[in-house]
Order: sequence, then C-alpha cells, then structure tokens
Amino acid sequence: MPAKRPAARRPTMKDIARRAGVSESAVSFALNDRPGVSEVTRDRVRRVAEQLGWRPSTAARALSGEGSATVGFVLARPAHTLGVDSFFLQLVSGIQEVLADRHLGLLFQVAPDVEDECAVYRRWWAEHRVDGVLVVDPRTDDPRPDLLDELGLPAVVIGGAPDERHPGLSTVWADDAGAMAALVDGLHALGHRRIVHIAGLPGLAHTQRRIRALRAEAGRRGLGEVESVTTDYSDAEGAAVTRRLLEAPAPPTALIYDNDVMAVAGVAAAAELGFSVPADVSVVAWEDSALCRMVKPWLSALSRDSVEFGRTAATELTALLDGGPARTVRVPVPRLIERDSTGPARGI
Amino acid sequence: MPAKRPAARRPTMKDIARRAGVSESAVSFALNDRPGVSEVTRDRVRRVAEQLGWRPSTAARALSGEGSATVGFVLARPAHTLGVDSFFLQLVSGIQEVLADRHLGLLFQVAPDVEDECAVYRRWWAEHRVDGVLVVDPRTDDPRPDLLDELGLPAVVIGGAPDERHPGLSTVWADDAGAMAALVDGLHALGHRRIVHIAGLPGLAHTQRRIRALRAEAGRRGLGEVESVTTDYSDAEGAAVTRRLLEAPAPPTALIYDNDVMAVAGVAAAAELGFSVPADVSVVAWEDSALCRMVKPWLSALSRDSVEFGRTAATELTALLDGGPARTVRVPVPRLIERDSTGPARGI
DNA sequence: TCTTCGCACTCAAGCGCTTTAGCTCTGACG
DNA sequence: CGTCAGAGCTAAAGCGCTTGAGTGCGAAGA
Repeated sequence: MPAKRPAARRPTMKDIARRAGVSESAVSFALNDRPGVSEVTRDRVRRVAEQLGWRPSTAARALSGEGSATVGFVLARPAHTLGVDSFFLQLVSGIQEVLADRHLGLLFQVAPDVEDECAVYRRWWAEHRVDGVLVVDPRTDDPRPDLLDELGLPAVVIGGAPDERHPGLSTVWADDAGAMAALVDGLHALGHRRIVHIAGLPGLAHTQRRIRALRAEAGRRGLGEVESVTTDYSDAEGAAVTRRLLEAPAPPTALIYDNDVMAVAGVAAAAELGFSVPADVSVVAWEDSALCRMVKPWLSALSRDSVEFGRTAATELTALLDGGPARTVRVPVPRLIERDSTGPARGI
Repeated sequence: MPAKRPAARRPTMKDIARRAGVSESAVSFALNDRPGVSEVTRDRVRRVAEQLGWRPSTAARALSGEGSATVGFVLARPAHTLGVDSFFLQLVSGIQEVLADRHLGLLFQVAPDVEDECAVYRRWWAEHRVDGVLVVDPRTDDPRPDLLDELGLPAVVIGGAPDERHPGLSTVWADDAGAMAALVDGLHALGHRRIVHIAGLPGLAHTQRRIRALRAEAGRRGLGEVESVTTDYSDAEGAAVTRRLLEAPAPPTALIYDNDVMAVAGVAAAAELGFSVPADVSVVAWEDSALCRMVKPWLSALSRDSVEFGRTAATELTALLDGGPARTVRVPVPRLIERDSTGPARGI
C-alpha cells in the first residue's frame, strides 16, 4: 500500500527571498507592486514566486491588517423552503464570476431566520472572517443595516430600496413599482379589471413595494377590485389562495404571482376548478425560469437576468472594499415575456 | 450627516489577559480547555471573554498552525445549467447544519468545469483557505481524487462509489444499482418490457452506475428492448429525447428520467404527441421535489433525503478533520414514491 | 570636495494566536 | 530540614505577511 505521502509544503515568502537573494520585505514590495525595488529585482522575484507556485497565505495577510479576502453571503430561510428556486443559484453564480476574478472567496451560510443571520454577521466580524457581506431579502423593519453599520462591515443590499438612513450601505435594486405599473397597464389594456396579486412574504421589502405599487395603479385607474394577498411563496399556498380566489362570486380575471413556483401551482389549481388559462383567467409569474415552460400553457413571466444582478452586486461590493463610496444602482426593470398564459379578459 | 462611527475594535486575548489579570498564555490555555490553569482562573477568563464578546481570530488561529476552520465546496457547472435544481441547495443546507455546530465556515465556489475546479483546490490549498473539501459529481476518470491526495487535503466524495485507489478519501454514497434493480423490478411486475432510461451526463460516475445496473437487470430478465440514453439533464434534452423515443415504431412503455426536470419536460412532450401518462407510458423521476407535484399527473419519483445526505457528508468530513480514518458510508437507498405517473403496461 | 538627496534595499516590529520551555511556589516525602 | 514533583503560571518564539524606520550608496548640487 502506498505510504501516505506527507502533504507538500507550501512555499513562503522566505523561500522566495532566499532563492532570489533578497530580503523578505523586498519580496513583499515586489509582489505587491509597491515602490522600493528595481524593475530587475521585481521581475526576478516574480519569476521565482511563479516557479515555486507561491500564493499568499490569506491567514497571514489577514493577520497583518489586510482583509481576509473573503465576502459573506447568508441565506436566511428555513431549510424546507429551499426548494425549487433558480434565483439564488444564479445570483450566486453571477457574484462568483466577479469575486473569482479578484481572488475573493465567498463564505456561504444558510440560517433559519434573520436573527440567526445577524448572529452570523457578528461572528464573522469577530472572527475576522469576511471583509464585507452581501445581504439579500431586505425586509421592512430590517435589523441588518443597523447591525452592519455598527460593525462597520461593508455591505451591499440586494433588492432593497434606496435607503437614506444608512449611507454606508450600497444598494442594488430593481424598480418593482415601475414593473408593476407596466404590468397593470398591459392587463388593463387587455380588458382586465379584477386583478389579484398573489404576493410573497409580507415581511419582505419588495413585497411591500409591489403591493403599494399595485394599489397606486389601481387607484389611478379607479379599479376597485384589485388586491394583494401575501403568502409564503410555496406551491401549496399558491394553489390554496388561487382556489379561494376563483371560487369567490366574482373571481378575478388576472392573477399576478410573485414567483414562478406559485404561478405553476396556481394554473394547476385553476385547471382543477375548470378554469381555462388564459381564456377564463390570465396568469403572470413574477420570475422567469425553465418552470414556466414546463407547464401548459407556457407562462408569461417577468424575466430578469439574475446572473447579471449578482455580477452587479458583487461589483458594488468590491468597489466598497476598495474604499469607494456607497452607491445605489438600479438594474434594468424586469421584462415581460409574453407566452400563452395571458390574453384578453373574458367578454372582451 | 452622521459622522461615520469608527468600527468597534475587536477584543483580543491581550484584552482578556489584562482584565483577568493573567498572561496571554493562561488565557489561551483556559479558553482551549488545556491543562495548565486552575478551575477558578479558567472560569474567570471564560467570563471575561464572554463579557467582552471575544471570538478567536480565524486568521491568527490559522497562522499558528491550527486549521482555517473552513471547508470548501465547488460546484462545477456552467452557469446556465444552474437552473431549477433543489438538490444542491438542500445538500448545502444539510452540510451547513453540521458545520455551523462546529463553527466551521463553508467556502463556496462555482466553476465552469472540473479543470477549473482543480485549480480552485490548488489555490485554496496554497492560500491556506480550507482544511478540507466536499467533492460532488464524481466522474468516471476523475482527476480530483489524485489531486486531493497530492495536496493532502482531507476530502469526502459525495455520491461516488467506494474507491480503493484513494484510501485517503471518505465517500458517502447511495446504492444506485440497488435502486435501479428495485425500480426495474417494479416496472417489470407491472408488465413493462420496453423500458428506457433517460440518463444524465455520461461523464458522471453515478450515471454509469445506473446504466450498468439497468443493463444487468435487463440481462437477468432477458429484456431485449431496454436502453439508456445520456443527456445534459436539461428540460430541452429531456423533451427532445422523449419525442424521439415515442415516435419510434415500437415506443417504450416506461421511461426512467435521471432527474425531475427532465421527467416533467418528458410528460409534457408525451402529452403533445398524444400519449397519455400513465395509460400509454409510465414515467418515473429519479429525484423528487415539489416539481413532481406541479404537473398532472403527479410524478412517481425516487425520493431521497438530500438534507440528510448533506449532514452525513459533513459529518464524515469533520471526522476526517479530527484525524479520524477515511470511511465509506452508504446512505439509504432512495425510496420510490408512487404517485400517478406509473401504471400497468398497455395491454395488460 | 563635501553635503544632500533619493533610490534600492534590509531590519525589526507587529498582527492574534499557540506552544514550548522555564520559573515559582506549595506540599509531600525521606 | 532538604529535596523533589507537580500544579499554576509567565516569557518568548514562531506562524507568514506588511510596513515604518533605518542603512548604504552613487549621483547631483554647492
């Protein structure tokens, strides 16, 4: 049997210094593009480092005041909710693209709720683990911005509305209100008057933004029978709410679901009740994914580029880490992909 | 405007030492449950540490020879493949549960392919970033075990078959062959003779295991018209293959899909061709999720507890990190959840 | 010619922790 | 009473890197 080879030793700057015949400091200067060494020496050092396969020890770097070269990402969801959801993986994938370029690591954690999420930030901060964090699912009355402020941890909030109370945080957001307005506009033009919005978790900031936007639009147009119903994003609640709505005396003619999962569950529920989509009721999913093309009829959906969203967020965070000012950047409004689940209101 | 508060300073062991009136070493001994301090002192130190909210700096710990208290996880998938897939999030969620208990961080990275994945391992190793890694999607002819051996990086392979050539790696696996045998058994009993397996990526080890198992079962029963077709796991290929199969002169009467996404796409494709499920063709998904209950008919599926799978893998890795021996552990065989997409073969 | 720069580089301290060696008591034992 | 063991603690080195304070030297200026 093969004797367990001892793991190869990692080369250190001392090794490089010895081989290059200079001091450790010179090596440090050379490798970090700092002045203080001649170009010849710099080149020599770089070559030796390369040849030795040297990489800086993040631990040592972090200890001597540089950052940990790591950013954190917490997903605060109960485990069973982590179901069919393409958004987060895509987001993370976009984030990674940017981080990897800069050799930043991504420390990932899933937590059961926001309180635990805060505890994670505290721990990360105390343990010197991360230089900054990406915050998702901003809420109304969110404890996280205050905490991050207090800890002095650079952060970008993904999907939050601009927040003047926390000038230290960057924000990357989409204009839900605008998207909702456009959506209602389109449905209205198709003759829909009774529109219901099956929203997500009531505690999330963007849920409230959408609800407010819908109400405003309805008010502007004098639409009386327009409402939002909040849910937990699950297929079960999506189906249940749909059933309840369609069994009412004057059922809605258009349904806007805050995610693809509920929309799919919704059309199934509608079909069971004998409603045909889109003849009897139109359906739009606020989030596009392969799911929307897995059911009949194909679902019309608001589509955004989640990977790009992630890239943008990560870019903002790196800017912050580089000492740049906090910014608020808006990503493009999601675009409505019209498929087969939307049509003129019945009787038009 | 609020003056930017300076970030609170993190307390260090020196602070504790001062407040407790002992030396730094005593503090270290006390907090790490090492002999060398009296119980009274230990308690006092602990109290002070608690009260100061002290947490060890991972950087310093790592630098002085302890590990980095972090494990790595690379997902080698092209970004666009990161679609609707509940498996990984659930797996990661299970992993986290175990790691969080031990205050281990999870460094997460997505890479475009296995080669890049290897580069990531090398970098992580050189940068001292991780103490061990979790490897997913083991392949036939996989370069990773050799590399990890070479680097001396503790690792557990998730979903691999037991591997005698790499005694240093732990393995956590499910008995695909057994599951496949049971599955074929059930379908055979229902009268199915023409069974096709719409498999996943041909390069993955478990794909090959399933293909071999199917062939073996078919051979044992003298079933001639049994085959496996490999795909890229996408809904598009799932649908395309399904169409091709069903349009053949003697179409299969049972289809086994290697994931839920393809199965759903498959039934849609079947429906379009006028095949009714399960009357004309039975469908089984090898992977259960909410998806399977979002289509009509509800899909029969092989269900496994992915969260528990993650827990098991993480537990094995921590055992390895504690200096334990590499082990091979088998998780329960996935269980067939019979829903509405399987039935007797036509003509029985 | 001597001073004064500034460049290229070295020294050494320090980041927060672990760990080895050593030091000082106290009490037990011969 | 002297010795020795061990308990309880401290001092100091070291992990790999950064950085501010030198050092030596040749070239430019007086």
